[in-house]
Amino acid sequence: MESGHLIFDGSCRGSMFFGDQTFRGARSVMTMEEAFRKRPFFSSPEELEEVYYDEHLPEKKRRLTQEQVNLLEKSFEAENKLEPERKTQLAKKLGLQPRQVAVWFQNRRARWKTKQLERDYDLLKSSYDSLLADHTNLAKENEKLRAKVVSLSEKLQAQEVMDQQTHPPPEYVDGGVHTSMKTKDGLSSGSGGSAVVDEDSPQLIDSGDSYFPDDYPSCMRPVDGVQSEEEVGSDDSRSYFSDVFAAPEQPQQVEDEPLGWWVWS
DNA sequence: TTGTGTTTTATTGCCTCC
DNA sequence: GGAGGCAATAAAACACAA
Repeated sequence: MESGHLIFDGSCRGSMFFGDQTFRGARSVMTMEEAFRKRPFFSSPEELEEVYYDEHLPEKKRRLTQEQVNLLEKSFEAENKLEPERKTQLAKKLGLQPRQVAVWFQNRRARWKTKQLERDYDLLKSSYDSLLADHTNLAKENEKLRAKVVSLSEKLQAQEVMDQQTHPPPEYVDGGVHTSMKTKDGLSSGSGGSAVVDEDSPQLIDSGDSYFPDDYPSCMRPVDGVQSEEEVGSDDSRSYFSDVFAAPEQPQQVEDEPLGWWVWS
């Protein structure tokens, strides 16, 4: 260990390499020749000057020369981890402390990692951008198709309405007739359809004039028929009245529910 | 010349492995 | 427990615009 030069070796950590008072105090002024003898690796005057400056003023943090960096880079490319033997060899070759070589590799690995992260980020970003463009295009396409579906649905509905107007369902056409018949039936069965009403108001039965023509033979008066109607009407009297009273309100239901217009509730 | 941002060298503390 | 790696950080060196 040279006095004032090797404060620590590769295995020693925590010692100050530059700026340490003990180190400074141990320093001795070095001639250019001494510097050259210590570092035969450098041949150019500029490098020698740097070495001299480095050795002469060790408290100043000096950057490595281009040759040193080149060799370190080559070594790093070959293997980015530093075994102790290689570290020692490199340090000897470069005229550096093994610790300096180790530190350089450590910092170089950190730089490589940062660059690698940037590359990965760029890769991911371009991939993301590509996916985003695809997604945007698909969303536009989807929107177009949705608009088409809405348009076609509206056309289909309009066509169905037209079809219903030009060719109404048979039950709807008969509806008017049926309704009037029902009204007639309603009158007959409404007065006579309810057995309770008939029993409670025999006058109505007696005044069946309204139902049977006056000129009908009394023998022809269909008392049984009325009774049968009453019996029949009693079963569906409620639905009948509901038909009569609900009928005017049904058309809306017809429009809304094509199948529901005949389903009386 | 100087202020400021970036790069490089080195240290420190923590962690893992043997 | 020592050696070595890594992340965070300090500080010197450097680049560059105003």
